[in-house]
Amino acid sequence: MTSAPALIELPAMTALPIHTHTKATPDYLASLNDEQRAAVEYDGQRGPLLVIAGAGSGKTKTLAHRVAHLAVQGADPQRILMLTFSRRAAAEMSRRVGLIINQVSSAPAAQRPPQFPWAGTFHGIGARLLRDYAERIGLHPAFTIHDRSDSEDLMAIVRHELEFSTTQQRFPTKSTCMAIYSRAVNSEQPLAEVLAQTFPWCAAWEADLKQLFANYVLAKQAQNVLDYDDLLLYWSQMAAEPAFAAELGARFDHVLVDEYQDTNRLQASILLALKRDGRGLTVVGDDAQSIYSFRAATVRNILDFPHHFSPPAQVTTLERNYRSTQPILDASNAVIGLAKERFTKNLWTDRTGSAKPRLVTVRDEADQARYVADQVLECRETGVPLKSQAVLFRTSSHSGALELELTRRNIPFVKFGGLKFLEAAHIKDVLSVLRWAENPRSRLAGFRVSTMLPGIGPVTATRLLDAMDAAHDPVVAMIGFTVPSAAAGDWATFVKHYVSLNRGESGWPGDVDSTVRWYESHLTRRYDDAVARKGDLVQLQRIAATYGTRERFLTEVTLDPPEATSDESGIPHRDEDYLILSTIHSAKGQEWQSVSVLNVVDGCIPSDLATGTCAEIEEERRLLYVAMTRAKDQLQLIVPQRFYVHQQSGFGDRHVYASPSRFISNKTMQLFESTEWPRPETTREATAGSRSTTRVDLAAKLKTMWK
DNA sequence: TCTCCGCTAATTTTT
DNA sequence: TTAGCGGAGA
Repeated sequence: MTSAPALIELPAMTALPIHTHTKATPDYLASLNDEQRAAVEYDGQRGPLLVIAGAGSGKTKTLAHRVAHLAVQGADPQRILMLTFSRRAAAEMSRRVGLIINQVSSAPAAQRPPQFPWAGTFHGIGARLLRDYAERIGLHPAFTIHDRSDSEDLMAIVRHELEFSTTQQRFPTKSTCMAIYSRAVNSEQPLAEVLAQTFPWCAAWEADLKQLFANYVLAKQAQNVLDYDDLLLYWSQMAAEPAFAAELGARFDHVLVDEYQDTNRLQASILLALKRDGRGLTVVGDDAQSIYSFRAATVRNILDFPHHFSPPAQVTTLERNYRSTQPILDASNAVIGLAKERFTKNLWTDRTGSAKPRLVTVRDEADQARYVADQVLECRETGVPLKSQAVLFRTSSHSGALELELTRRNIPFVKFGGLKFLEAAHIKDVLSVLRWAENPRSRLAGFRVSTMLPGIGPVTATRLLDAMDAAHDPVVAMIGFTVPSAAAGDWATFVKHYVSLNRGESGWPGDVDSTVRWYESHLTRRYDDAVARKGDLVQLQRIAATYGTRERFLTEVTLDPPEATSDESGIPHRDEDYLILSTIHSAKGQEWQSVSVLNVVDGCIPSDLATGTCAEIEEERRLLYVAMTRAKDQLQLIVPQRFYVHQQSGFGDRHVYASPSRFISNKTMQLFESTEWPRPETTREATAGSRSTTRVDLAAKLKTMWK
């Protein structure tokens, strides 16, 4: 047992009655251990259930079995709400539930398992419910959804209208304003508190920010758009209305939430409003894996959950790890064991394994890339496919050198996290056209699209949008609008295209194809690298074709953007083998046989940008813990000793020496096998013992020094 | 309307 | 260092 600091018992940790299986065990529950089984069979009518599930403890399996069990017992799949962290997690969950149910019913394969239509993210489900209730809550059902950068742009417009952009002292930037607004909404805190706690340097602007946010809300409503936060906010407000509370609550018999440690106050409010007495409510999470506080997620949600109800929620804990070998677990436990406070106990496993995780010191980032590429190939030689190997890093840009090296060696890879291809300007252009067609009141889309045409700038665009705003039918106003003669030709072509989109003449996905065709001339005019960008558009067309309607495509692509990017060969096909590169955040809930973590040095983990407060450092520690516990059989942390300083002029060769992450203490270090790469020549010579007869061509070596 | 210039502030993780 | 904004001038 490691000496755990401040190991705090969860309140009300009453043991669940473990069933003595007098009745014949249904086959499909036979693979569960006692705790899992208790969680699966817990009768939701008795009250809410909280499952604390450590990393690799079979959390998804337990949740999937619980859902399947409910369905087998006769629950209506249409009335089960499954809230997961990502759309991918939702799909995986549905798939597994389907498998279990099929196994139970041993039905002929022809009979498809029941579908679970209400599985998705909080935001995704929110969007669906709001469309459903739109008319009754004063929303236009054709509302469009702004992603983060759209929201920032709108915020910038409002900011400008209020003339905050020309104040003597610099007003917070659009992205800071948006971050403040978003945090206030998601944390359900008054603005003053948010400013004091998280944005103290903006505290002086409180009154102006209030006005800005008020106008921002008005602008969204006038344009018939919702931002990410609105999807939760409207949902929560709706559920709080007595007129809707009962109706919404009655709509779902069972509500199950995964990754509860990464939800925020607003999301907790929604749950409580849906299931006030907690009956039928199950939440699953692990406080040691809470890594989204920058999104206002609070670990208090999971810790306080039991006491929102009376009697308090049932709590059960899964501590047995089925994923990693004991040495990997020992090292991971040691890392999280140094946390200031934590609530779950150490994980244990009976997966023995002799190999300690490795702590590999390399000279610099270039060596790190070479080393990892070597290792990946070596590992594949031993029979581990590339897909079962992953390279994880704190920040998307940390993988740059490695991506180059992989491309050079023709090792295919797919990268998760980081910059989305939807953020590329040309993709946004095309999407804006579609969005404007879907919602002619969206000034943001309209502005982007119209100023794209040569000869139309902000002035003309504003005139156009004002005219459309004032008109009863904005499309009629557009057709009647006259533009400066320089723009006449392009304008006429565009209006024709727009009208056809608006009437839905080419259907879906024909709309995308025609839009891309229309856009092509602008693409070549605006960008030098039009050919590469064209490839992205082809990909966009492919993605679009997988959705049934324009509305669904626009909604889902905003809420669940295609998350992977890869080298220029595009995303490989499913059956091809490829290495996984991922930010640690995007690696959540996943596992691989072999995991390498890059840049385990101070400044990267913890990130320099997150060492302000104690809480931030603790979150970085959990981040490293999450990364380490993704590994099943092999784990290596890489420590480059030197970093080139990028922010220097010209041909400078300045670099800094990095020290290993502060999360690896001296004591923890002993749980690793420490190695260096490349092996220093001197060491090899020394260990060789007797005087070596090897000759070294020093002259050649000195020459290569300057290459 | 577009382009160029000068200034400043930020630099991560994601629905 | 650079991205990104705002303002001035062509």
